[in-house]
Amino acid sequence: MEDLLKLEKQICFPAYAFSRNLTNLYRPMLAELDITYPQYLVLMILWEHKQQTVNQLGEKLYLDTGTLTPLLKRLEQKGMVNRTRSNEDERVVMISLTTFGTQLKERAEHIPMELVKCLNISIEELLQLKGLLNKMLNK
Amino acid sequence: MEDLLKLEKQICFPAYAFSRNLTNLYRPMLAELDITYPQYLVLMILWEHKQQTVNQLGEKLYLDTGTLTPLLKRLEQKGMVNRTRSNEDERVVMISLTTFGTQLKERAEHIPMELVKCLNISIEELLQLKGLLNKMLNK
DNA sequence: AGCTTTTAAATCGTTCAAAATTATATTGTG
DNA sequence: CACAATATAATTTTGAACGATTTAAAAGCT
Repeated sequence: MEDLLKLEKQICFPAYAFSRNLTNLYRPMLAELDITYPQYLVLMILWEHKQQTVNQLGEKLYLDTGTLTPLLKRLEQKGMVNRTRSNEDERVVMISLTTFGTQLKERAEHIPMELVKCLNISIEELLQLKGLLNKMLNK
Repeated sequence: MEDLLKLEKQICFPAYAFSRNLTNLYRPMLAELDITYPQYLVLMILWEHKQQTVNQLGEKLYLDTGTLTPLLKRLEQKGMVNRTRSNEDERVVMISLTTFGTQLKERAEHIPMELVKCLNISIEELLQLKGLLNKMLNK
């Protein structure tokens, strides 16, 4: 019981701190591409799926339009994505990559490897962590 | 190699999403106390240590004064903490609990238990997660 | 003592996050 | 067809986060 109480501090704060620490590890690499971590997540989805509605992005990232709309406008201003309203459904805004946005993929290719290196723990532990995080998110 | 690349997506995004998910779990409980998760973290430290400088809080939470100063001012406005400049060293601002801030501890006592319940995974897995997160943060 | 450096906090600008509200378009039902 | 209900996105507001700069006090150095 007492132990359960301690677990809150020992899990929730470390999870919160680790998440911030992760985006701090990404920051210098992503700064070279002039993007932030959430912007990188959006681009990764577009590199794979070409075109997405704002809502589809939100579902994949668990983010709502209050976060995505301004973020996407910043990506548009930097010439990385297009925001065009769908013809079939005037409510929907389609997000797609510009040529520049597509080209960024190559310049980002080294990042996953570098980041995993920064984490500096064994593959077994990484796999364990992956499993636990997935289990948590499927609740 | 190829697997290592996938691990980035399978760990970094889930860690980021899990952290946001956690603060979303806290939100309704903390809203009853009129505080946010980072404010709760500050109060937890003060419930244990009575008095802390802004810097000491920052070291424990890995936050800098750019984040803490406005956060502490909000706690001050809500009458939960006092901010007083030290006499020995005029640069230092001491943060301490008001009577109200001290009383909040009791109203927060049920939170850790409820939150661990929300997580809804076994104690073995919680301990495993705790171990992995600690390992990550000690880098 | 006077000057420089280090330290503590505050301030500023930019971005992210989520709730609440608004605006508009589509759908469903009479 | 008209009108209410619903869905979608944008907007607004509040509160983090973080880098960079600034201000002021303290400490160290010559």
